[in-house]
Amino acid sequence: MREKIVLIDGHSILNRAFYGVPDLTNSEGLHTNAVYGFLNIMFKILDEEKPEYLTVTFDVHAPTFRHKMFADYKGTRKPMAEELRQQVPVIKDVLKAMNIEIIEKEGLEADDLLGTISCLCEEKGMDVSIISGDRDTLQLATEHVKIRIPKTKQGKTEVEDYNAREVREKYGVTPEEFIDVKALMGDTADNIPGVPGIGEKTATKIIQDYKTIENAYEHADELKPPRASKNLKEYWEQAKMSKTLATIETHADIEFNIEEARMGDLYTEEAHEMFKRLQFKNMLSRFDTGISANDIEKNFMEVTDREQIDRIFAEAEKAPCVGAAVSKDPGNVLPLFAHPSGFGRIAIAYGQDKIFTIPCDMDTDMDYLFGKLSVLATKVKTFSMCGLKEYLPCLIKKGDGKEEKENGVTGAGPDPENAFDVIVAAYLLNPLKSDYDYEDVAREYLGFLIDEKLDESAKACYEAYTAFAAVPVLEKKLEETEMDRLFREIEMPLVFTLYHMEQAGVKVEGDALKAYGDQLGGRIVELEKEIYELAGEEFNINSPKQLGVILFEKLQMPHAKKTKTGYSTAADVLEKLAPDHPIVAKILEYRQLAKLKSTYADGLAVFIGDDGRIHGKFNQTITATGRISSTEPNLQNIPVRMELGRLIRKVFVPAEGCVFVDADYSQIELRILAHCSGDEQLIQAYREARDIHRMTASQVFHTPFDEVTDLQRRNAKAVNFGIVYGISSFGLSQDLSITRKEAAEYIEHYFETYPGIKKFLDDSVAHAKEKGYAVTLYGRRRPVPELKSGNFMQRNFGERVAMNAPIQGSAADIIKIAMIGVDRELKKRGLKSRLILQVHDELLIEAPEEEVEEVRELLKDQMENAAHLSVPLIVDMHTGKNWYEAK
DNA sequence: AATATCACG
DNA sequence: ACGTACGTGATATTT
Repeated sequence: MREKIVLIDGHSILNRAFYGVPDLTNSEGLHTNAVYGFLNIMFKILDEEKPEYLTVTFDVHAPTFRHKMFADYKGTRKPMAEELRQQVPVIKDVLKAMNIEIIEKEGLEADDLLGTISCLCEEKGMDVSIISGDRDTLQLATEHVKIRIPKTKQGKTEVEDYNAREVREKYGVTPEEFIDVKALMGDTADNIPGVPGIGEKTATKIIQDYKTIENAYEHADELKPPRASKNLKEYWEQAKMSKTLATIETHADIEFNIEEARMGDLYTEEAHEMFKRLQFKNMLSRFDTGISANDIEKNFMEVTDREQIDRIFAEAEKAPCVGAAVSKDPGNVLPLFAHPSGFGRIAIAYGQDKIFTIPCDMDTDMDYLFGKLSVLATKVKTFSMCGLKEYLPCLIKKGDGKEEKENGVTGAGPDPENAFDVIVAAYLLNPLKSDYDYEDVAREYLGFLIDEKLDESAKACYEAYTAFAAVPVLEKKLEETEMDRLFREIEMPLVFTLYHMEQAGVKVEGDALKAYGDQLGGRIVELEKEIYELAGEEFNINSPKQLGVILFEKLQMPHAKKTKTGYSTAADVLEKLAPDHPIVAKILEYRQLAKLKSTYADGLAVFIGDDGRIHGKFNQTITATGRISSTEPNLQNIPVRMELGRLIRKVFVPAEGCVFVDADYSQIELRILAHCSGDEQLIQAYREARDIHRMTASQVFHTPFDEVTDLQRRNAKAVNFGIVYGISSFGLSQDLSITRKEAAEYIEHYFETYPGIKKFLDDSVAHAKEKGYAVTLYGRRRPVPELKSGNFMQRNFGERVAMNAPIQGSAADIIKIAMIGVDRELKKRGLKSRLILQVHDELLIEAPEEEVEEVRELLKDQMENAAHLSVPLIVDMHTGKNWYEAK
């Protein structure tokens, strides 16, 4: 039995696939149609031929591609479509992941590689199959070399096969003669001129009669038609050249080791990952993962019978791990009887073939189902959901059965000990994604794709199954990445703390807020009038475009900066222009007031609930660094720096009989920097409770400590901030309005003063470069792919990120620990005080007056002892009857 | 949906 | 020579 090798003409097949397969894109926006089509063709061939060897060849020329099959009539090379170009490295990566040999050699066409390898293999006594979309390769056909040209017909790929015999049958010439035919007829796509006046028919006839162009030339006078005879003589040199061009090299100087091409296991773990990422759903079944979508789906079961439901829950209670899902599906009840939460269906999964969904019904309503679920959640070792916090209101018993309104839930519900949120876990493993859903978790960690068009019943089952099945996978990944403790001890408990905070909300005086807004509105109208007056016309001040025209064209003011779309009218630009024209100051004031009114006065008002409180959301899976984010509304950017804006904090008030206790960390990021860098001077300074900015100024500007001016201190403070952000001379110069040179000098002096800091920042970048991620004190990772970028700017950004992420991220870790501690301690001591806001380095508690002293102590203790660094953590604390006073 | 601006740490 | 500070979210305008 002869051994067999399959040779694939990489670019040719990729090109054919690109035009033959409709545009496909994966969820990352990557075009995948050519890669998909290529692999389809490849798998089809491999399944058919089952070869011992496989090799794919590529041309090296990157920016252009010869459209032989889709020739444009100029015979020139046109640039490869961008969507196709993107996919070239992707297919190469996929092939590499499948351990398939790729051959490319500078200066050699893929045809020549194919010809040479084909020739070598045939000499070794092997059968060769060349897969190409290009008919030029037909000249390589022999008894043992088969040319296979895939055709896409109505979505199906069919392959035309040519051994030497088929070439003769179809073209009437032997494969070798095919070269001579081409030399005469030419090929515009390939820049082969041929002989004018000789087309396919004539060329074939001539070569059939005379076998070679040389022989035909010797008998040129006999040729018919006369045009051919004349032109062959006249263009003989061109014909000879065409033959050279048309001849595929079969003895090129390349290294080819047949063993490298031997087929191994194509379906590697690495390839599996890539196929999942590319979302080639039907190809995933080629990988032996033990599960496929169909296997799972056939186990889905919708249950409505109450006794059966009870039996399922009884069985689930004994399972070590339960995945659950809750869906907005209205279930089987009339909207009138819908549950207040809007949920209408649950699903649970506790085994490969234990996947159930239950729609709510008259008999088994949501109260009943949530009751069962909350009891179940208290009993199992692991209770897993996708986005647990959202469902806790329906799973945790609310109130203590006395004064507060109940939510009908009977069980205690999940707790930080047994709860598992696969979304939070997925976030830790890759915090860079913009959103996380269970479909992504299923695809990335379980290896199956979920059809978007499924009904609610199946979707709920999938979500519950994903919550169930992803637990061991994610646990293993968290251990491998040393984030298992971060997950169990910080992030999961935090889910509950954030839930408590959202439930608590913050009281906002609606009337006072309205009054504040009206006051702003009055002044805004005044300013509008004055601005129109000064501008000499009315325009939309909120439109940077219109404003730019007024300022920089009509009023001829110098435009300092530009944005992508026009002039910049940002505040820092306008501030520099303020002395030039009275309109500028008015515009700045207008902007400030308009912002306050729209975003804060009017914006916050719509979030005040029936209970007079705003229940904003605290998001745990948004930021790249580990911080929490706040939305609907954002309560982490309430004005404080300017007095007028700060006044808005007066409408944030504690409940009747309560006061606010507010605590914020003093310079937590710089303290973390001192700790992480081990810089002796900085550590010493913090231990002695020195004024850090003043000390920095004294040392950087070589001024005695007591003689440091306010300006020097301000500048030093900016330098300290810059260090935390991953300093650059440009950024610092912008911030301080100084030259880059001066900024560079500040930085240089700073690093001379604190060599430990310099070393730490350098080490942080080096670590991130080597490992691909930055890491915090508690093991949180932030990937920094930008460091690998070929783009200078991107890489620069990556370096700043690598310096900033460990610091900002560690600060986030520490305050999270403090929050959990505060929440736990308040509950443990049975206090009524509640943690209600977090603003990155600040916590706000609403405390009954009689608890204030205890709460102050508790809060300070939990925050200052959240971490034990080589420098003390200090908090500043205030109390007051509103947020303005308490800050 | 993208851009510009500005509020916070 | 490049063109920037790190991390967010909401609003209004424009495409």
